[in-house]
Amino acid sequence: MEPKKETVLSLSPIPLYTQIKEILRTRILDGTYKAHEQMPSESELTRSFDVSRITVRQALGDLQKAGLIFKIHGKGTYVSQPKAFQNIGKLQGFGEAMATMGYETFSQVVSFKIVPADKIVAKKLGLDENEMVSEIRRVRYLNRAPISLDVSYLPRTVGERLIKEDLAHRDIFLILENDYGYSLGQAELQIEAMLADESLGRLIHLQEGAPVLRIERLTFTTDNQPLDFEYLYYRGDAFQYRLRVERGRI
Amino acid sequence: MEPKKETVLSLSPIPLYTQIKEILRTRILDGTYKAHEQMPSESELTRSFDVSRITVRQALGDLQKAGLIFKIHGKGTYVSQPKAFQNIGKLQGFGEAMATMGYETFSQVVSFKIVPADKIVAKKLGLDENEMVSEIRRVRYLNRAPISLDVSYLPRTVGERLIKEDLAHRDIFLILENDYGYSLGQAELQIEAMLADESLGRLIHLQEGAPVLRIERLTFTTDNQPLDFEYLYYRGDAFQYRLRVERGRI
DNA sequence: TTGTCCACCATGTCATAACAAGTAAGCATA
DNA sequence: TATGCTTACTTGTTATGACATGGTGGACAA
Repeated sequence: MEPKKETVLSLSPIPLYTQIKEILRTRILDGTYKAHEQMPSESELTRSFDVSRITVRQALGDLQKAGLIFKIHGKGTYVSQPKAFQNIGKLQGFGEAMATMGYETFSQVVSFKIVPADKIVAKKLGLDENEMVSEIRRVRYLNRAPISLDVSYLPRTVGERLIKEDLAHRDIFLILENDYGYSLGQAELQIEAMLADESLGRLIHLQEGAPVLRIERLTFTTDNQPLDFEYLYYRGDAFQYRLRVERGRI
Repeated sequence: MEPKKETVLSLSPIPLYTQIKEILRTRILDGTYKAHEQMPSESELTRSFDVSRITVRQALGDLQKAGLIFKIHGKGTYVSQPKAFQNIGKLQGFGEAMATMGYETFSQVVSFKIVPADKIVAKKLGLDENEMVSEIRRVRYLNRAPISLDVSYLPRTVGERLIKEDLAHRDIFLILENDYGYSLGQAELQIEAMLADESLGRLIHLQEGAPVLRIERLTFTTDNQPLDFEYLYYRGDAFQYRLRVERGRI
């Protein structure tokens, strides 16, 4: 079958490969070429658009980069499955995971202090160094066994207000949202493994040198103001941090 | 000034543009070409590597895709500023994530076996116990230092196909998506801390008893079929798992 | 019937060549 | 001086052609 010269490309300053790319993209999106179907081969496209192979390859290469098609060496070029374009990572953390499994949790406030922000805290919360912030230390218990130490840094006034709440049974995030009217958005997490030192071991009942999961979490409001910076130290032997992430569009 | 023919490219099956790309990447990462400095022009590279311009352009194009360099029409090619901290929260393979930050990584395949699925693997991948699956063990290197051991379980046929690929330099996720046409969706992660045992310590150069981040990752296609189940053991001292999540629950 | 080999078609790599177009600097002219 | 032109770079686009390599199926032999 002779592939007919179907499409007239314009002589405009728009490069040929761009024009071809757009035509092919349209055909993929409108279903002319369906997912997992084979596209016309490079030589077919070369003939039907009356351009050189290098031009066709540049168009196809761009579409491949964009994730619309994929190639298999020796077989051909195929249309990709369309991807959902969302990049949400939903975090399922301590309370939720434990509650769904029917466990009982509570927190014990170990200390509350107003301290000058050190370099890291200041940078994370967007404050000046040595500006005063609230530091809340809590030990979390699962079925009466200590499982983590949470060290939270918040703006001074927010912390002073929080410390009067029932932090033993209520979640800080829920208080911030439901009682104080903050709207929480994204959080940045950094997770690493370390060994327990003596003081941490005493608080969460671990031997010195036992493995600990250390999480730094900076939580932002929906308008991207940093609000809460925490260090979370989880017993490595008794806890798994579980989350579900999505793959974004390329 | 006459650009001298400096580097001898090998005749190996590795494409010329790949070799050139790696050489240039190394020079960028080791500071031979510094950020915001102009790279040698295409014609200079053409002469010094003694290849055609199309080959040089393919190498430069790949580096540009990876974000290491940028071009200005009519002026030249420049080294990008290394990105400080970025994105994440998306599902990314290790190599993919590191590459976007301009780090040099490669993997060494330690073993490839066809093994019967144990209870956990079978359950995660939705197979029957003792059904045969592919097990790929890789040690990943960041800037030439070992940083993690990855143990991947995949359906037998997928693994047999994968093992023929250039796993040393390519990310499995990208192969699955771009070459095989899988569309990856969500992943479930479980993260915990543990201590290195002797054999793990040997592989990633750690003392026995050093802290290790252990991640279980089950990756699904967009139509929710489990495809890849991995155990990732990261050196606790050298790596932080960083991600950005949306408001979840504590 | 089964297995091997080869032709054919697919994409991958690479060379040579030409012209287009953006940038910048130097030089000539108004 | 200021303007504009020439020139010599740069990257961008495109053509033609060649050979390498992977995948597949049919021809053919055992």
